[in-house]
Amino acid sequence: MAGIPNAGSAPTLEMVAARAGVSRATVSRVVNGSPKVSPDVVAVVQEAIAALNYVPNRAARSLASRRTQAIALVVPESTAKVFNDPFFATLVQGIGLALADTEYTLSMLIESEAAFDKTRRYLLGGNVDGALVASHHTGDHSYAHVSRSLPVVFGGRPLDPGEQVNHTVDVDNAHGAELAGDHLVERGRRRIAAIAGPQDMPPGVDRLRGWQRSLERAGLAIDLVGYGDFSPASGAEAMRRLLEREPSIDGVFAANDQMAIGAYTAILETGRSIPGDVAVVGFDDDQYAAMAVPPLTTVHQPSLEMGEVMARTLVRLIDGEDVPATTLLPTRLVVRQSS
Amino acid sequence: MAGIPNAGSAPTLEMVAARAGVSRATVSRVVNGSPKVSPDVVAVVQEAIAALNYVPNRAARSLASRRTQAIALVVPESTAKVFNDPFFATLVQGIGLALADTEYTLSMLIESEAAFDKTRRYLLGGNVDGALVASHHTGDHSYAHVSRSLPVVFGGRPLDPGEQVNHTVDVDNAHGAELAGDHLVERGRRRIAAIAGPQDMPPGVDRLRGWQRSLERAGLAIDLVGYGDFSPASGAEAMRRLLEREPSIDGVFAANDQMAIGAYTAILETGRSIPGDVAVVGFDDDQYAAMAVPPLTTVHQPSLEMGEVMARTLVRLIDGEDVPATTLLPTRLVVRQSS
DNA sequence: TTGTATGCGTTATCAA
DNA sequence: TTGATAACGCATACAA
Repeated sequence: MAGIPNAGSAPTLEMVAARAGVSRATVSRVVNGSPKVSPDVVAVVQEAIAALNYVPNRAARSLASRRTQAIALVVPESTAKVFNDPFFATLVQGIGLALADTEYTLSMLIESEAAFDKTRRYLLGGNVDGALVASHHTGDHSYAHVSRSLPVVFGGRPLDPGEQVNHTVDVDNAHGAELAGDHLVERGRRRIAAIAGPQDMPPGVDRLRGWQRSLERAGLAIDLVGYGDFSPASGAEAMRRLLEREPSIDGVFAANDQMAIGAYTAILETGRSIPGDVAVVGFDDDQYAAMAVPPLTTVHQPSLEMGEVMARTLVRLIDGEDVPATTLLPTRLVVRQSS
Repeated sequence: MAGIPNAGSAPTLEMVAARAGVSRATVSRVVNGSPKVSPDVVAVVQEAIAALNYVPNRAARSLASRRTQAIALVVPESTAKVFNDPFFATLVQGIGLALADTEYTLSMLIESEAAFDKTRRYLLGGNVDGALVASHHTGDHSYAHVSRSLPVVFGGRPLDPGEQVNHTVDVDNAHGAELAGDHLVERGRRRIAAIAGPQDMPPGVDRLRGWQRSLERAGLAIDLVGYGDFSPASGAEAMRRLLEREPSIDGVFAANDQMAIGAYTAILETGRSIPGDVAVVGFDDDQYAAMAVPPLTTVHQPSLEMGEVMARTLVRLIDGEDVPATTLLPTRLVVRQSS
């Protein structure tokens, strides 16, 4: 079976073994850091490895060991918005950070409409030991299905609270929005509007609900609600309509910073000042919030930490540890000059 | 060797073969769309595949066929800046778009300082059929080395023009900056400053050079140069220093939009108006450029197209086709209200 | 502590 | 057109 070592292509375990004068098994043990190999043999083998510039073949290793040392990050949303969202960028960063401590590598699956089956096949084809699903919204019950045969951690809760998805990591959206509402109330604002996100996305729903709770507690009306899709342009448009409908608006909570920046445009267009005439509070604390003119008061979302927690949770899941089904990360208000 | 089909875990070729009453070889042919299989056999096999919900194991397939159907995207920069850069986000989008038409999947390697060897091992360990290296700057001669044993396409030229890297796709940075300079000159500006990017990054160098060429051609001084790191904060800081040094500045070219937005802050702080007192031109045409107040005149960089071209180039390279060593993508000026 | 032998799930090379 | 059977490169139970 052994045959002649293939001299042409990439070095194999076999070639290292031949050069070191030991068996393939021993080389394998050294490569995998087995404790039961005598020091001198380890030295000889490592020298051979270095000399040949040997790198283990992952496919072979994965086939034999039944693990891949890779995890997938699935982004089931139409790419454009997702990638232009600083939140997502930071999330990926956190994931990368957490994974840097491990031997896992990240495989990114960009989910376009047509490629759903491609992704599913990839996940089920033994390419990864587990998957991270970011931005979990309406359509993807399909991935809940995948989670039955593969460890999966979802970022964000499922849209339907009744739907028990095994493992999720989420940010406390509702509470953050309440903080925003409370802050505007404390600042003496009375006609407080909201620019909500899509109501088919959990953060869209939760942030609107938090705002409502806060205003109701203060005895204020919750009739001033506009909707956007989390983009700056949609925020501007929603704000324009709100101001037309109710010129006396003196405060507004936008469900994310990008829409808040859009609202800035609409408010300034009408000659109103920020925060003099209208106080603005956003959500996310993305990098543009602090740079806006005036700097935006917003709810800080721990997106970096969320990425880290998601990755660590998945790794523990893969290792067979017991992890909580749901992790909720705290949010906090960052007061700047727009309120 | 055959043994009893493993009923517990994922379905294998073997199990499909048993159910369809054919050999493994035939099932393999059907899965791979071989033309030399009789239609009725194809039908039976496909039914068995569907019934068992069979998905080929990628590791085994890769081991046997010596290809992985995966390509890596290497991001060799400290993650924070890269991920907050809209340019990068769009680049990834373009790559995803181009790959959606193919059977390739994307593996993302986030390069932290310490993990360099991990990345190298991954690339050389037979995990991918080729690699895309984004944001190619100083340190990574290492990847030029990798490109000798694996098809690699670099985004952006190497820092040292003399260093012949096999395949690169780049944007015409110098020409874009010239367009920006020419535009400011045409608008009658005479004291035109530049906020340059890091001079250890090719775009930083090329964009500054383009601005210089334009001003020299117009007979203007090129003494007003500040430097930033492509972040909004650094743009603001550079602008503050420039205005202190030379209060008569009436135009500024920033090497990217984020620094231009930072410059807005610094300019407005001093009570100056845009473009009345100071005209501003950026570079990139990212999504915030159009939303800025006033909307930012900028040089459009085809980042989406760049991603697509990089991906397509790599695929062709993997297929053994002949592709040009360098592809240069055109830039164009987008005039808005800041100039 | 080390080596032998077998299997991981496919593809590919032969024959039939 | 189909079927045996040998790789593919490594891990691991079992023997020594």
